[in-house]
Amino acid sequence: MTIFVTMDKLINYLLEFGQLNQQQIDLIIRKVQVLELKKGDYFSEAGKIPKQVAFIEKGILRVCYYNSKGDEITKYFIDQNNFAVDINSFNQKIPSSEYVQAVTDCALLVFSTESFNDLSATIIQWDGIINKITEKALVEKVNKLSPMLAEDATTRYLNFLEKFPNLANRIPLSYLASYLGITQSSLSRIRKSI
Amino acid sequence: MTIFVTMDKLINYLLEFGQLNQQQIDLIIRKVQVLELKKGDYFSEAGKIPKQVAFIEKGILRVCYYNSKGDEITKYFIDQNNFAVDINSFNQKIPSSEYVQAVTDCALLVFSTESFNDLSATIIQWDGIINKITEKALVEKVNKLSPMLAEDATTRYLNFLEKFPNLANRIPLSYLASYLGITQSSLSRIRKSI
DNA sequence: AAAAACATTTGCCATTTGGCAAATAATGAA
DNA sequence: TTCATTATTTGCCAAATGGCAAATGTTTTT
Repeated sequence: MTIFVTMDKLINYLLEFGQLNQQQIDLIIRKVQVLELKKGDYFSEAGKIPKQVAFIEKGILRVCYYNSKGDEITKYFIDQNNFAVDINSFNQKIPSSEYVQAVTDCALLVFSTESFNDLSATIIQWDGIINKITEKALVEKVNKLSPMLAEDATTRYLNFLEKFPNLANRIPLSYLASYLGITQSSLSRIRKSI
Repeated sequence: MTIFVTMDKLINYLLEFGQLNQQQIDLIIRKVQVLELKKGDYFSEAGKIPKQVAFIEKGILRVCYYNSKGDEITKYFIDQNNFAVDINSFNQKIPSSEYVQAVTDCALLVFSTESFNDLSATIIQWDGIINKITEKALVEKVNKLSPMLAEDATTRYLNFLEKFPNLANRIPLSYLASYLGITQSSLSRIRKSI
C-alpha cells in the first residue's frame, strides 16, 4: 500500500529560503524520490558514507550513536517538514558514526547525492538555499541543546512534551531517556510524578 | 600600549576554506580593524543588533545570557583562531538576547557589517567560505553540547580541562559552572576531589 | 597596610538521579 | 488464546548534585 504524497511541503519549505521559478521547481520535483520507512527502519547506518539527503514529508526520525560506554544515545529528533542531513559527514564524504532511524512511519523525499549536485549546478540559488536551511537547522539544534544542561530532568521532559506532544507515549522510553540524558527508570518515575 | 597583531592567522584560517589570490587577500586585510579587549570587556551586548563579525586572533570569548530564573548562563566559549558571530541574529538583524564577553585579554580582527557586505559583493568566493566556516562552527557546537547531557559533571569538567587546559584556573568559577550545568559549589567540590 | 568588595570553599542537609533486580505490563509470534 | 519476548514500572539503597549560609581566601581600592 502506498501513501499519497505530494511535493507541496517540500517546495513551500524551499521557497521560505529563496525564490524559485516554476521551471526550477519542476526540475527539483523530478529529482526527488519518495521513500517510505516503517517505524524502526533505518535511513542511514553508522560506518557508511551517507549518500542521501531527505526531506521529512511525514513522520519523525532520530539520530543516534553509541557512546564510549556502549549505551545507545539519541542525539536528537527531527520532526516532519525538516531536512535530515548527516551534519558530520555529508560534506566530508567520510563514514558516519551515527545512524538515522524512523521513530514513526515516515514518508521521505530523497535526493541522491548526484541529483543534489546536479541541482547545485543547474539552479543558481540552490547552494544558497541549502546553506540557509542547514544553518537554520544547526542553530536550532544548538539553541535546543544548550539550555538543557541548565534544566533538571523534569523540565527537559516537559519541554519535550511541548515540542512533540503526541510522541512521548508512542516511542520506547529508552529513546527519549537517552535524549534527555537520564535513565529509563528515572524517566519512568518522572512520568509518574506528573 | 598596543600589542603587535598580524593578519596571518586570519588569512590562513580563511584559506582552509577556499582559495584567495593576493589581491583578494589585500582587500580583506584592508577591511579589518584590530580591536583589543581587556578581560571582562564586552564585545556585543544583549538587546542590541550585533553589527560586527570578529576573528579571535588571541584570547577567549564567552557567549552568555540570562535564563528564566535570572541566572547568568555561559552558553559556550570561543577559542582563539575562530570566528565569533552571533548565530541567532547576525542574519536576521534582530536584537540579540545574548552577549559576548572577553574571558581573557583578547585581540580581535573585526569586520563591520558594511565591510562584510562589500567583501561579499567583491570576492566571489567570500560567501561560500563564510558559509563553510559558519557551518563548521555550528557542527562543532552541536557535537560538543550533545554528549554533555550523557556525562556526569566530573567528566564534563575533565573534558573542559582537556579542551582549555590553562583556562580553568584563570576564569571565575561561575562562568565555568554555568557552562557545565552545575552550581559553583558543586564545581568547587569536584575540583577538590581530583 | 587596612578596609572593602568579590570569589571560593566548606558544612549541613534536602533533593534528584542512578544502579540493579524483581515485578508487572504490553506486544508480538505460534 | 497462550507462550515468549520485550518494555516499563517499582523498590531499595547509593551516589551525585543543589541550596543556603558561614568561613575562608583573594583582589582591589583607598
